[in-house]
Amino acid sequence: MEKILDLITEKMQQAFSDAGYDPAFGRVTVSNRPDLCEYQCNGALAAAKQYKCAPIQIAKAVAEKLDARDYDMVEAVMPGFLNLKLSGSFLRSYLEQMRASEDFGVVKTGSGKTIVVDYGGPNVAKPLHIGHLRSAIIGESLKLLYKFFGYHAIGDIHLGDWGLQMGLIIAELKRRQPELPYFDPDFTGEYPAQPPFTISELEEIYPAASARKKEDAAFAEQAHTATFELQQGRRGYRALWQHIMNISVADLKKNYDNLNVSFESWLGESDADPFIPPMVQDLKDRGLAVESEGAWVIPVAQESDKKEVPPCILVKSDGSAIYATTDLATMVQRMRDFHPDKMLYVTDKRQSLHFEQVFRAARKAGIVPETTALEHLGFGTMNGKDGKPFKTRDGGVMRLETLVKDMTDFVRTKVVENQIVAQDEVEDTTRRIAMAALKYGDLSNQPTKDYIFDLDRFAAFEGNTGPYILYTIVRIKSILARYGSWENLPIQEPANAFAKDLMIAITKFAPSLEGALAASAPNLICAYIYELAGCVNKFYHETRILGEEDRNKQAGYIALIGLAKDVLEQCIHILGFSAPEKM
RNA sequence: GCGCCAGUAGCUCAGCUGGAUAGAGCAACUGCCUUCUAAGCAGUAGGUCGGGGGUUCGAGUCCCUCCUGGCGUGCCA
Repeated sequence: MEKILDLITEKMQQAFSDAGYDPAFGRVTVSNRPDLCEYQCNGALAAAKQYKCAPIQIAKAVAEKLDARDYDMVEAVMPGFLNLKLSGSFLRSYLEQMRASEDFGVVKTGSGKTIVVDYGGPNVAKPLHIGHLRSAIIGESLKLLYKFFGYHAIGDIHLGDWGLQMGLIIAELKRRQPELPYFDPDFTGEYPAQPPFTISELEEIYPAASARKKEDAAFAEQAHTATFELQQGRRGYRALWQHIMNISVADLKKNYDNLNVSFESWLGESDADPFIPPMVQDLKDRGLAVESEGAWVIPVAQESDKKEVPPCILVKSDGSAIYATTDLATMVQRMRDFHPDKMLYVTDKRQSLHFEQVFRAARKAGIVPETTALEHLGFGTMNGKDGKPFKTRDGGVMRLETLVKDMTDFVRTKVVENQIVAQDEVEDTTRRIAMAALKYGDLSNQPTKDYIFDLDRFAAFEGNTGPYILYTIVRIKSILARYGSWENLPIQEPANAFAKDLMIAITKFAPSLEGALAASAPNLICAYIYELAGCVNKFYHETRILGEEDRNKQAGYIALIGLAKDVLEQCIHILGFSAPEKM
């Protein structure tokens, strides 16, 4: 359904036209002076220049052409603002329509379209750490947002499962347990079904190997060889690799589950590997890849570049592939399997030049047609209170599990203290609140900016936080539960100023989500629900609902807060968390 | 060197294509729980929007310049 701002703008444009002015000046915006009006149009100020007369004259002429039935107030004020207040009946019918529509009347602009969202990007055999948090949270939210607009959205985790890290683990394992059959080139039997390590051993092996590589040149050589042989398909190494994958992926799934993050596609760099040789050959044949300084590259510099854009390296001088190669090969695979209308990459913003190069190369090589959009959302760093990249107390990298546990423990204490939640509900409620605190804390910031992660602040639960949003929802739920059946009560005209503010806030649902989608900015959803929750709490505070004696009036209140609750829950679902019944 | 991003209240951040008195939250101070959950609501105080020019009837927002910080800048991802 049409957005309220568009509706009023159309009426305003008609009024400009009727008054003899260019309708283009009729754009209406949400008021920046809520004490004076709800909506405003500044077009008369701009029009004054063109028509060479006082803006107030234009504003007055236009005001007279507006249909008074739609507004409680139409005012032309100096120097030429047009101020509007909507009528209760207009609002009532708009909200009624919104409630009756599927998904509150949002236009499904993505229906029939496919998008691949590339986020997560964990390396196998390495625990998830804080650096993976933003990608997971922002990526998941954007994926859900696209889904809400009707897209077929495929979240792809894009595992790092094929590089030197795998060779390092194999080499280190060989050093420790050379007797394992995986290392015997003559072994032809069945390899053990059970892996020769656990996930925690694996997590210890990788950093140990990584450290050894730096001081032991011979070991580094072995790791490179192992990587090469693995990629060439050496039987024992492939078997070992499969063990690593099985264990690691199971662990990753568990960790992402804990974050309420899920992926439709668990492909990784290894899956792109088969696409590399034919792709590289094709690019060479067509003369798109050229030899430069011993490597094969695709030049991607453009005339209009302000900076020097280095070529996209396809094959390193030692003959091996590089991450740009993998990303391009992955695009080949995705175009073949999904025919997406868009690919969205959610990674650290430091990779923005890399994606600029890869996108240009993909266009130039015709791997991705112009009809498929490419977007890189580079998010900022999560810093500690000192403004530097977040570290644990002893200076190490904090594991994601630890962070989630810290937050959960803190929340649990609070939940238990409050004594509102039943014993057997404590864990579930705690989890939901912790998730809301963590995710809202992240998502309420602009994704592209660095932000300060402060557990004390996020867990404080006061003001603009996830728990505040949940608390608002829980308060409504509590009333609704006492009231009984409420789903089909009709929306009524606003009974007071608080009700009206709340109603107007609800109508901003569609434009807020559209804005968030267009800008890949979940923070706009957060800003919206913070405003909406504020309106709910003010209304709640000022209006006795269950104690209202006029049953009809009461039904109107209930219908209103019920709709507010549904909208809030829809929004937090897109942000990737959910509300408990009590807290 | 070049390029990108940021600089707004003590702290953390909003501010949509330039529009009326620059907004929240936290921290500080003050009220409101015998009444639907006080994780709430109301209020007070706190700002030369990094500096300086310019465009405009009007600039936190656009242009120029300088300062400060972060990041990137061909074979790591």
